[in-house]
Amino acid sequence: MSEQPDARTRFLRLHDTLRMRICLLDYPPGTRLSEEALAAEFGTSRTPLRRVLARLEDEGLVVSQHGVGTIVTDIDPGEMARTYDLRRELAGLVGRLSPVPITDEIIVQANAFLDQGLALLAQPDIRALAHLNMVYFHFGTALTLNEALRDMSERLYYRTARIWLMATPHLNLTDETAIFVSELRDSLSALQARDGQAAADVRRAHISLCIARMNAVQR
Amino acid sequence: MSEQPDARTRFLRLHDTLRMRICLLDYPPGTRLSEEALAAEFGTSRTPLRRVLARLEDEGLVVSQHGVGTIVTDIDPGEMARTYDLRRELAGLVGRLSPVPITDEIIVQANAFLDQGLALLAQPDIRALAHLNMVYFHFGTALTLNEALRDMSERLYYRTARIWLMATPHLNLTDETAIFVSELRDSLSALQARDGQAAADVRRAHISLCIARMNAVQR
DNA sequence: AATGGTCAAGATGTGCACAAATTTGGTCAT
DNA sequence: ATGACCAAATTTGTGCACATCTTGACCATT
Repeated sequence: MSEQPDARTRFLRLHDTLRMRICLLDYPPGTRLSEEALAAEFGTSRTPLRRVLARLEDEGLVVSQHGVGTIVTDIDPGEMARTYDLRRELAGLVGRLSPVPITDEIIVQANAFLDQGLALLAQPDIRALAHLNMVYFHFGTALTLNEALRDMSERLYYRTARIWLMATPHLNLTDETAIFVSELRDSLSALQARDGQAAADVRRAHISLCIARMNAVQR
Repeated sequence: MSEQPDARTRFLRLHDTLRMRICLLDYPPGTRLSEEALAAEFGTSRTPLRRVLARLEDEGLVVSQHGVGTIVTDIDPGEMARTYDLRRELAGLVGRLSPVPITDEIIVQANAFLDQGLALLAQPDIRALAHLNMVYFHFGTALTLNEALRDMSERLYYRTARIWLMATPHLNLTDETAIFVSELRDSLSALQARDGQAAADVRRAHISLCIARMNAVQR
């Protein structure tokens, strides 16, 4: 029996889909999103779609201008740097504020992430890397029971996810994949030691290094 | 010339108004907000109003249920405690991440806040106290140039503002006012010393103490 | 009297038509 | 040739009617 999802579920799916497209650069900054075209694509009317766009605007991913259109936001380097600063601090807090006990199940999941990372290393693919990074990020925030911390971390993540993806062509894809895999490895080690704070610190360190690499590109 | 505000401005004013009503307990938890009634009150139709309610729902201040209504959220003590934990950490970060230089103008403003606090001490009023606390909170977040940190702090503030207001009847209004005034005094001292980090630490400490007082009430 | 069903009232969700705003292209006067 | 101006096209914003869902009351049946 195929259940007809309710309004809230439809909204969340739509929001997730569009957010993913923006963050994976299917809609690069400056793209004009047509309410009517999107409504047609998803088989709905403009009304529910407009709510999704409104939320994306609240999240800072698009801006709507009367008579002009709804445009994917561009990225201000300075603001993004400051957002990364905050993300780094929040990553550290995940280990301190209401950390979850590290279970075997969590270690199994971390192992699975490492396997997927290694597979990507054998066959690099920037889009798959970005997607894995996204899923892995959610895994990381799930290591705290603090809902507010999770929500804020994810909100900021999606705000900045595009930056790294746009910078990577200027970096080296294989190198970036290797760096990500080493993060996965370090995380796994920390989790195997049942040390959630160490896992959070690994993440914090890698965000710092990511900031440094991107700053190096701009030079 | 009375300018007709554009859609965005109208939206922000409406959102601000409703958020204030919720946080000052004009609409206590459980209140059912009627879209039609609110639309009539503000001289608009349901459509723009629904966008405001949607944003309030994203912020966790109301929930909309199809066929039932839009209801002001109740407060889960555990979640609120964790949210306060995060607020405390963010308050400390305001002093470290992109702090603004402390200007004479800032000190003048801090002095003005202290004056208003003293006036309240002479004539305690819980609602006026809550309002002053709200405005003062914005003053505090303005001490960082990190937009993301400001946004997150304010988002979390409005998420928790009601808790303290609901707890205060069980506390002592004059005591709470005096504590707030002492926070204003401590902040002013820190700012006069041109020490933004100290000002942030004052705030951090007072959030900690506030958590402790509210925990004491629940016993 | 208890219980089950049915229906009506009222709420949010959706679709559509129109209003308002901006851009773009052309046209006309200079 | 150029500049200003206007109109048409396109887009988001708003209002309204209707669809869908929930709740509670009322009534019939057991």
